[in-house]
Amino acid sequence: MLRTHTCGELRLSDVGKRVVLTGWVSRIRDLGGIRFLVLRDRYGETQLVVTPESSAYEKAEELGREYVIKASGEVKSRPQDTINPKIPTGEIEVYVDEMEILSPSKMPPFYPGEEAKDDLRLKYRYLDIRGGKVLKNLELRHRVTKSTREYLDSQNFLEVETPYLTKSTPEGARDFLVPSRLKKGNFYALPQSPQLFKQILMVSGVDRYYQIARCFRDEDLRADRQPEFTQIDIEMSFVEREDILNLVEGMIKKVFKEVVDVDLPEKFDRLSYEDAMNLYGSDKPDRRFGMEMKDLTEFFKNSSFKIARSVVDNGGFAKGFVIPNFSERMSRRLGDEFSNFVREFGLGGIVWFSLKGGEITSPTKKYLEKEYIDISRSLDMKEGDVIVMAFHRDWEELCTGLGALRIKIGQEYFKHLEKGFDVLWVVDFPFLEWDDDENRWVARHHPFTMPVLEELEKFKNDPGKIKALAYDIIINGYEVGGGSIRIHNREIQEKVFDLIGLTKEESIEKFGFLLEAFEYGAPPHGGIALGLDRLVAIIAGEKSIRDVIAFPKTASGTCQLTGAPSKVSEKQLKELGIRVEVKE
RNA sequence: GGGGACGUGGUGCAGCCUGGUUAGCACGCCGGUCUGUCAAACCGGUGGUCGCGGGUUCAAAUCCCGUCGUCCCCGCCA
Repeated sequence: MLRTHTCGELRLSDVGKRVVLTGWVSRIRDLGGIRFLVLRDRYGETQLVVTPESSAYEKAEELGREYVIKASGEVKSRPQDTINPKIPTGEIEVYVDEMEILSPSKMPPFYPGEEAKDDLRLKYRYLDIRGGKVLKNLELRHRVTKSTREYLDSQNFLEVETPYLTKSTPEGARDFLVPSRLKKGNFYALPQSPQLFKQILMVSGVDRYYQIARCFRDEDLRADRQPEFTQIDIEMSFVEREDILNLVEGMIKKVFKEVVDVDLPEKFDRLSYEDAMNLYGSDKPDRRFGMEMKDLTEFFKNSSFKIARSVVDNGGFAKGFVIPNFSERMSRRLGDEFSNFVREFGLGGIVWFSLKGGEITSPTKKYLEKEYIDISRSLDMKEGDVIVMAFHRDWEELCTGLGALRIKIGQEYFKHLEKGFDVLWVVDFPFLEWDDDENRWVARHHPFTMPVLEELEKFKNDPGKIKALAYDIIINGYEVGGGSIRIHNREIQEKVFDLIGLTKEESIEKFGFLLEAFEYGAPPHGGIALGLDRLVAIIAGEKSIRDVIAFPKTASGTCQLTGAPSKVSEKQLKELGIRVEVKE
């Protein structure tokens, strides 16, 4: 090693030692006679002192910030009044008598830790990582995966790798395709998840499998979605739903305890999908904001307010939630903003009233005063409370729109509630959902999920009512993981393929290998996949998973560092038998 | 596919709504003073075809259209 110590470890007890430090020059404070340098590496910062008597004095003059240097010298305690309490090495400094420039640096577009726009930060990612929060997040991420591996190992899990070059499947997200040179005109797909392989591993008798697996989905990006992302992928044999939930609770509790010393509840709360939607308007509720939604349909059954009345009379619903102590902030203008916001979700708008000086205040008071009085009493509203309400024919859309508004209000006006960790399970998901575009039922989780078998028969003419043995783990409003008990029986699997409109031929062409495997002794099994990027982002308190990934893509899927995706040569295309037509 | 925000010296921002001097501020960078600084301080200086293209106008950073890039959201994401 070129160094004897890192920049984060020297303390008073090291005083008198001769040390060699390496790192980046992060600050230069030249006081004329005496020069102070701050040397930085992954472990911390140490102040170097170069005096005119030092043989390194001339050398220190050449230095610029971000130069990589090696400095030798003696550790000395700092004079009492110059101790820097802000850094762990603040009680000592190293008097340098020998210095070597290992690598100079041009003036960077921005200094590590300095603010810069996202595209610049990504183009010079190494500067952004160096000494910045991303480096801290990568350390955190390492501790999460380490803790996860230790836990799963202790539970007899086997880490098994599965292929990245695999087969394109019809269900789910759009695949990334990789052309085959040996079989021209054919394509591999990068896996959306190792789903089928891990089930095959169960048939193989692996019994307990996990993998920190990269997954690929060619869909549009978001703050919490990248085209490639990492899952903690888990599958176990001979289990029921409860076994998986227990396992994951143990794992998540261990990770939080070890990584951030947070004690999560012994058992995580559970909410049915229906309750989650009704109370929070989301299948991934953030309960920290409170403001649970209430069904208000009955108050509008005989309403003289035509819009509400007609919605309710035609089988629609009214829902709303109370914003506590909000009447001072509420205004007609804000109400309009809320209305516009819920219109993005397909709702017509909102109505609202506040309780101010014991009176109901609302732009719609003249139409709905009676209803408002009844509602305020029934919900036991307090002085200063505001309630927002919406009417809509479709229950799910109504819940979703209001739920989105609830989150928006929470994030904008109740920021102080956004702390700590709200962990829960959402269970009892619908098995299928109707896809208007494709005009067929599609699997809500995935088509290998075990439906509640009695319901499969009972509701075969109303498949939307069938429930699945599926579960999601939600932390702070993010879907951190989801899983299910799987089908392990060819007949049921075929029945499900049939339900989602897959012909026998298609199902054999696409999933024949799975169906066949089920005929050779498939154990009952189930599992889960946890989004590692999201989990780490939540623990790190980051809004975007980009900040916990070393080299993330931009919202348009490009890598600013390398310039990917990019054109390839004619030769490469020819070898693959591919001709590119670019639309002008 | 749709909506919104942003793009101005190396960096972060102001100016734009209401067109009109030399485009302003902070940080950085360069030079100087300075032997206890720690975001060093102080003095002096450097640096911008206002993302790109077109249009309106006597005149465009400013108004209009298009385009590119980044971010957020809807759709999409089993």
